Amino acid sequence: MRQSREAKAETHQAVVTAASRLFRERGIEGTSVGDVMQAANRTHGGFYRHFTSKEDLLVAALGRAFEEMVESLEQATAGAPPQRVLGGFVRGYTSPGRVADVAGGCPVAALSNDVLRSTEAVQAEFGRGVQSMIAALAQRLEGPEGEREARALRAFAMAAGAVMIARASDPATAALLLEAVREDPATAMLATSGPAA
Amino acid sequence: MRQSREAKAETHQAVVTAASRLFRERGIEGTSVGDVMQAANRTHGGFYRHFTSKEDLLVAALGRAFEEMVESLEQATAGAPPQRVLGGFVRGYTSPGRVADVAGGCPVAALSNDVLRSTEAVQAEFGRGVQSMIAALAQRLEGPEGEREARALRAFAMAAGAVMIARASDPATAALLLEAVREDPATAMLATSGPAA
DNA sequence: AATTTAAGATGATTATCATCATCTATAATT
DNA sequence: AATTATAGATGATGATAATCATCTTAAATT
Repeated sequence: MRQSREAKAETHQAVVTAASRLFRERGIEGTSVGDVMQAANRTHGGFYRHFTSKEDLLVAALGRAFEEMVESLEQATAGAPPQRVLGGFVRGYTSPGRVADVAGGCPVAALSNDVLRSTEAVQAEFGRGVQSMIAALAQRLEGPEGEREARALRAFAMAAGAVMIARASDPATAALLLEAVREDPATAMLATSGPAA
Repeated sequence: MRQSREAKAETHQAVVTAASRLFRERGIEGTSVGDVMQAANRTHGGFYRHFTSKEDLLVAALGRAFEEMVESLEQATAGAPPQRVLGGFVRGYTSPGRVADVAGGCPVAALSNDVLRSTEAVQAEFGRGVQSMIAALAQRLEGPEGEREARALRAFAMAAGAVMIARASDPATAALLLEAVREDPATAMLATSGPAA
């Protein structure tokens, strides 16, 4: 039964939303087109009216997830003083709730290894998403352009790395890792470009 | 045709070696038992004389990969002065050659997301491996016990995170990320516990 | 030397999956 | 109102995979 334009658009959104969460939760290979359509309350056959392939869906799902991340990043850092932006970001990113929420969390922490084994189109979308997150952070910092970006990249690499490793490890190792990254010295050293001692 | 004890042991090693590389290169789901046995020049049926399941093989393959990493880590940091250990580690870990060599590289950078979706037994082995790498690094540092460990964990999270994200991104984004992490300010701030500014 | 055991090969078995052809009923268009 | 295009459902299709039963043959054991 043919659906109206609006109904189709609604289905499209529902499929992207479901895919975005399922890919993060179960990985790319662990998520079947059928799973996604079922989560979106549709049958699997209609899928190809919306996407040319699973890869096509993945690109859309990644785009959606990154958009959400950038939005929440901008809200979270809105009022913060520049010296506190990266520390605050790291602590938020590595908080217990965020670490536990794989399906609703950062696509970088959930899918980096999967994307490494995916196509160039997917990697391009992923790179775009990473850059948009970095830009959202760097824009809140002080200092010369390139240096702000570099500091944001370092903080992001550390936070995402810690979450990925923690999620893959036993609870004791995970706790050790997350605590180390959330400590004052760790976040304080992100406040300025430099080291010093 | 039955093989001798030595021949069996040889086969076992060959299978673990092949699995260790294939899992890192193609991921857990992307690697079939048949692929592994073929890479080890055996037929797939003999597999279950050596391992009770694919998961069992994965644990063995992870153990092997971590052993190799710790070994090369110990060699690389052998003569270095304590203040240079973490900076040297980060630069080695993020070097172009290492980043390109997924199959022979760090299992953390290659498999964290896959292990997150695996069993507790696999995660326990993974956590053990992470701790052994951290111990190898921390042992070369100066300062109080817990602080040395925390600094090693931060450096490791940043380096592994950078490599994972770089591998998943387009070349331009990857270059940006790796450069930021390899810069002097980044590695200098790992030299001591603290920040300062 | 005879007997037993087991390593590895062959070939099911059962399951899952991406994609597509076809059908049907309704929205869009005329 | 009649016609056409199409969203979504149903049910192939062809491929791949984990695991296991069985067979062969040579190693271990006696």
